[in-house]
Amino acid sequence: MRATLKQVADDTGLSIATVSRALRRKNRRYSVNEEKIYAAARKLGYPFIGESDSSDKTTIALVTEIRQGEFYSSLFHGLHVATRDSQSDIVFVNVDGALDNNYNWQEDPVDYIINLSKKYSGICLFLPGLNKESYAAIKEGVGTYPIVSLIPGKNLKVDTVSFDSYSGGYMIAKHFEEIGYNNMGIITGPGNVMDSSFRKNGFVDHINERSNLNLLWSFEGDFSSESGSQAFLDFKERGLKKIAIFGCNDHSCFGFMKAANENGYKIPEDFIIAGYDNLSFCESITPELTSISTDFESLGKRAIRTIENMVSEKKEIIGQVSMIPVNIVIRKSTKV
Amino acid sequence: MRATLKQVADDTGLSIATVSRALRRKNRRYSVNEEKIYAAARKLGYPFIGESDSSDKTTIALVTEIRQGEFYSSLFHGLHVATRDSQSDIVFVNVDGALDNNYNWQEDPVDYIINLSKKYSGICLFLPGLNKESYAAIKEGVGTYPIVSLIPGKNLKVDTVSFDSYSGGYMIAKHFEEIGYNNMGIITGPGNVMDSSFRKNGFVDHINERSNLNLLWSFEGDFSSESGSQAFLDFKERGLKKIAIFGCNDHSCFGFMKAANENGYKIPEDFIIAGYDNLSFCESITPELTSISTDFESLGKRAIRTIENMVSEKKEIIGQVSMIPVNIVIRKSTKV
DNA sequence: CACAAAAATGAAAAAAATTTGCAATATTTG
DNA sequence: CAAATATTGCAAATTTTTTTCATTTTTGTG
Repeated sequence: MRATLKQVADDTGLSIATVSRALRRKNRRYSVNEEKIYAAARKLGYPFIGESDSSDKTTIALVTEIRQGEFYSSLFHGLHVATRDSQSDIVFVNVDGALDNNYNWQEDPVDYIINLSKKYSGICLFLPGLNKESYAAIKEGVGTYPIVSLIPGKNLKVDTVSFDSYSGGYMIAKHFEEIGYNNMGIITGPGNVMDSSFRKNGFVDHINERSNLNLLWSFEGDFSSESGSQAFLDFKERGLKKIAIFGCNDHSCFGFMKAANENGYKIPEDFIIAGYDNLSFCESITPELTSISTDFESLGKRAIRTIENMVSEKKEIIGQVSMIPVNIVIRKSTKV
Repeated sequence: MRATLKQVADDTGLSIATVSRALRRKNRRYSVNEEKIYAAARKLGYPFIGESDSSDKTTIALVTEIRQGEFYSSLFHGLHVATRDSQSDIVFVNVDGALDNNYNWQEDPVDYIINLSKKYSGICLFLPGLNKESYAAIKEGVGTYPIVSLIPGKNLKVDTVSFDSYSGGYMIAKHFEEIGYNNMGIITGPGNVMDSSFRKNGFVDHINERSNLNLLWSFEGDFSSESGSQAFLDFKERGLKKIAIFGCNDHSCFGFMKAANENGYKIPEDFIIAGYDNLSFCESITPELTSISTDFESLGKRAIRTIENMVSEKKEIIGQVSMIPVNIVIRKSTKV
C-alpha cells in the first residue's frame, strides 16, 4: 500500500495538516516534532521533498555479493570513479549470503534482482557463479530493461561488459615464450567461474598453437592463497623445475611463492611465475610479481555508457559483448 | 516539486489514467508502453508500488570516500554482514573526490551529509581527515538525528564507534617487551589522521611508562608501501640493528620488509617488525607479519545497534564513545 | 511575571491528484 | 475473419494534499 500523510499523522500522533506542512517546508527546523515526522515518513516510505536525488541523474545499481579483498574495492572504486563524468549515480546493492565459499549459489537471487529493476534505471550484475539459466530467467523477468553483466560468459542472454580474460591468459603464454621458456604450468581457478576458465583457455590455447610449447603441469586451485601453497607441494613432488607457471589469480601465486621460498626454491632460477589481477601486493613481494592488470575505471565507464545507451535507445539487441583490454605488467618474477 | 502522474503522462505521451493503471498493477507485463511508463516514473522520481524497500527496515547510510585497498572491502563487508540479523539495511554512499592523496579535504562535504539525513534513517561516517569543525557543523545541521562516526577523535560532538587503536599500539609495545626487546622504532602514519595518532600514542606511551624501554628511531610515513621503503633507507643509514619496529599499518611494513630483504637484512636477526590491520597479505609474506587484527563485523554491529538505539530512544547524549577491542596476531616476524 | 509577538497546531474547506466506470480502439487467438 | 482480450482516453468519483482560519503554545521583552 502506498503511504499517505494520514498514516504518517497517525504514527506521529499529529494532525495531517501539521505533517503536510512539515514535509513540504523548504528549510528544516529540527524541532522535536519535525524530527518525529521525518523519522516516521522515512519509516513508512512516504515520499517527501528533498528525498529524490535532485537533477536528472539516473541511478544504476551494482549488484554484487560484497566480499573481502582488494579486488572488490577496486571494482567499487572503478565504477564509482566512472560515474563522475556521466549522467548516472551508482548504488551498491548486496545479494546477501547467496554464494558459498566454493562460489556456488545457495539461494536463487533471480526474483530479488528482477525487483530491483523497479527501483533503479539500470543494473550491473557482478555475480560470479550465477548460472546461464539464472541469467535467462532474469532477462525474461526484466524484458527490455537495461541490464549488463560484468562477468564473461558463453552465449549469455544479457549484454556483457568484461575484461578480455582470454587475451590475458594468452598474453602470459606469449610472454613466457618470448623470454625463452617452452615448458609451462598452470594453477587454475574454480572451474565453475567463467572468468577463471577464460584465463586458462587463453593460456592453454596459445601453447597448443605452437608446437614448440608444452603444458607440463596443471593444478586445480580455487583462487585462494592456500591452494597456491598446495599447488607448490604438488609441483615439488613431481620434481619439476625450470618451467614458467601461470597462476590464474595473484593470490594463488602469493601462496605458491611463499611455499617455494620456504622450501629453498629460487625465482627465477627454479621457475618463473606470473599472476592475474595486478593487486598492489605484487609490488610488495620479492621478487615482484608479473601480472595482468585490469582497468576497473574503463570497465565501469563502458558498463555505465552501455546502460545509458540502453535507457535512451531501447534497442533490443541481446547478447552484445564488450571486451575491455587488459595489460601485462612485467616484473622481476619473470625476468631471466 | 513532487512528481505527479500528470508529469509521467506528459513524459510518455499517454493519458494519466493509463499511467495510473500501469504503475499500480500488481504484476508487470513488460509491454513497450509499460516499460516506458516505468522508465519515466523512475526518471522523474515518481513513487510507485514496489519501489519502497518493503517491510519496516530502516536504511542506514555508510558515508565514505571509496578508495582502493583491502581495508575498504573489509569495512563494507563488516557492515554488510552486521545488518544480517538487524532491523536495518545499509547503503554505501560516496563523498566524491573530497579527499586528496594526503588525506586532506578538498571540498567540504558538510552540506551534502546533512542532506543525506533526509533520505536515510541514520548515518555512519567513515571519513578520515574530516576535521573537528566539520563534525561540529554536521552535528549542528542534523540536530538529534542518529549519526555515528567510525573514526576515533578527541572530544568530537558526534558519537563514535571505533577500534581501540590506542590499545593496539600499546599491545605491540608490550609484546615487543615480553619477547625481550628494549629498543624500539616506529613508522608513523599521516599526522592528520586521528586513527594513526592513536596507534602511535599507545605504542609510545607504553615505552615511556617503562624506564627500561627506549624509542630509538621514528620515521614519519604516510601509510603507503613506498613510505615503508623510504623508512628502511633511513633505518639503514642510521646503522640501527636489533630493534623492534612498529609500522602503523601493514602496508608500511610490507614496503619496509621488501626493501630490507633486497638489502640483505634478515628478520628476525637484524630487526623484528609488527604491523597494524592484519591484511590477508600478512600471511603471504615471508616471514609472516605480526599484526593487529580488527574485527569489522563487531564494529559494524555496534555501529548499527548504536544508530538503532538513537532512532528509537532519541536521547540527547552527545559524544559517547564505543571502543571495539583489537587483537594481536603473533606471527613469525616477531618470533625470536 | 505579565504581555505581546511569533510559531505551532487541528478542524474543515478548497484544491489537487489519483482511481475507476465506460466506451472506443487495437491486438491477439482460434 | 470474427470473437475474445487487452489497451487507451475521457470524465466522473474518490482519495489525498494543501490552505484557511481560529485557537493554543512558545518565545522574547520590559
